[in-house]
Amino acid sequence: MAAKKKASPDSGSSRQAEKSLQTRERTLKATVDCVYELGYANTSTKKVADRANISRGAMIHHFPSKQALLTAAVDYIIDKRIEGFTADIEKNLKDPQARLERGLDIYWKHLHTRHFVAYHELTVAARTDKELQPVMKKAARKFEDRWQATILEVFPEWKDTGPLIQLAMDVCQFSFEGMALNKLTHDAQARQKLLVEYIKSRVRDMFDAAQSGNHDKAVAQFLLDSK
Amino acid sequence: MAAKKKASPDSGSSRQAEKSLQTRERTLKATVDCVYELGYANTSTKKVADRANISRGAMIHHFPSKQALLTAAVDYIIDKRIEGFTADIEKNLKDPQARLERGLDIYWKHLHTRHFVAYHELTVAARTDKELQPVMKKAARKFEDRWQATILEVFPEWKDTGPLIQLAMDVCQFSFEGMALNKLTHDAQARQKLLVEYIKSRVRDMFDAAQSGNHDKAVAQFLLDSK
DNA sequence: ACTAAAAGACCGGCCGCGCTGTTTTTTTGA
DNA sequence: TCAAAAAAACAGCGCGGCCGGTCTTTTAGT
Repeated sequence: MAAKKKASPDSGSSRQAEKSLQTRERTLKATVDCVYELGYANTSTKKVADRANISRGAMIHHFPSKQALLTAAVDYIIDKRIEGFTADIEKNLKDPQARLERGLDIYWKHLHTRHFVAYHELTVAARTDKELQPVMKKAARKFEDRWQATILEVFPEWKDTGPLIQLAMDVCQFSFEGMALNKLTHDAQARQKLLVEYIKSRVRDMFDAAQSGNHDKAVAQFLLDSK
Repeated sequence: MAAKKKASPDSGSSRQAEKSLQTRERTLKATVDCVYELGYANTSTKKVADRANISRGAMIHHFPSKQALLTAAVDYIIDKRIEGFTADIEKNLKDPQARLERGLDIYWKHLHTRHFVAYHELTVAARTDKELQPVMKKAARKFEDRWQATILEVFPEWKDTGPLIQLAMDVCQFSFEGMALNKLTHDAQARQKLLVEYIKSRVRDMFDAAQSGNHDKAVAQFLLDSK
């Protein structure tokens, strides 16, 4: 809605449109950089404009308000997150086990990306920002959909494995994220490595269970005391 | 260092000192409320003073700068977090299993406390705030120490169980926190409940393994493919 | 094909606001 | 009476939003 202005009929050919798009891109990149390096609280429109090497006036021309800028930035970040992940992932690994292993490593690495950190910063800000809240909510939904699609593309064998896949994804997503976020202030490398391995192992369990059919029973098995 | 001003020689006897202490407490409480409700970015000294029903002048008298206020608030929050948890926990549950169950529930509940949310908000802010960073780092260390002591007090049988206890604590802490933080924008109750149960189950496993001796082997068992 | 008009990109500065920290004045308790 | 505590007034600064104006590109009329 606010993402593209008029969407000029001729697509990308005119020089103006191209220049405009370049400026836009530069501004959004600068926004991510600012949020990542300065934090949400210290990101001002002037600093973004300076970093993008454009005047504040020009910036206002493209993004009439800070709100509009951030909204556009959120979409931009989502694209970059998905894009970055799919670029790193190796889809053509034959062994599903190895693919899983690599996938988890890559996701863990992804959580240190400036795009993820910026996204998180905006998420936190959205909690107390009435304007940003619906934007982030919508973005989160969009991201999750695209994310799940990406995962199923990489792990086609996970299709139709019932609730187990969701559980597995949640387990590694939340624990990794929790770890990554705590790491931002407090570093304990050894414990982190151990935990990553542990989670890997658990996901592997679920993966194995999912392949042996009877998914509901498999879920129950993980919830009840395994004794 | 910046936490207490002069630490008046007479301890709490004079009416003035008592009133001063009350004002202090009220101010810190108001700070937590503001950070919780408005977010770090929108918390200003004036808003805190208004909420505490004191003048800005009076506040500055107690906390000469915003920095000093936040530093004191961090300590205050840590105290409240520990305090709140130990108040809710039921130490006299005979069955270790039941105690564990309750403990995890209580920790999960604790993550929705305003004290935890405010703490997290400050943690995020500290990433890009040079002044706040050392404060939070120190605070994190202090909190972790006190936290571990509290845990061992509640679960004395976990003493001397080697690296397993650390792993178990990390697993539930990080995954719960990751979940709680994501929940702030994105709610999916069913998945959350499932995941909490799953983690409970895993911690139970580790607990059982820890009691059967040979801890290193037990750790290895969880990391290698369990097949 | 040529030019006049319209649209778009960009610039720099101004304004009001809220913020933090300082200083001055008033109140209050010993 | 006098110093500590509280209140109030003040000053400087950065912020976001807005505006008038310039230059470039595109469109349209002939």
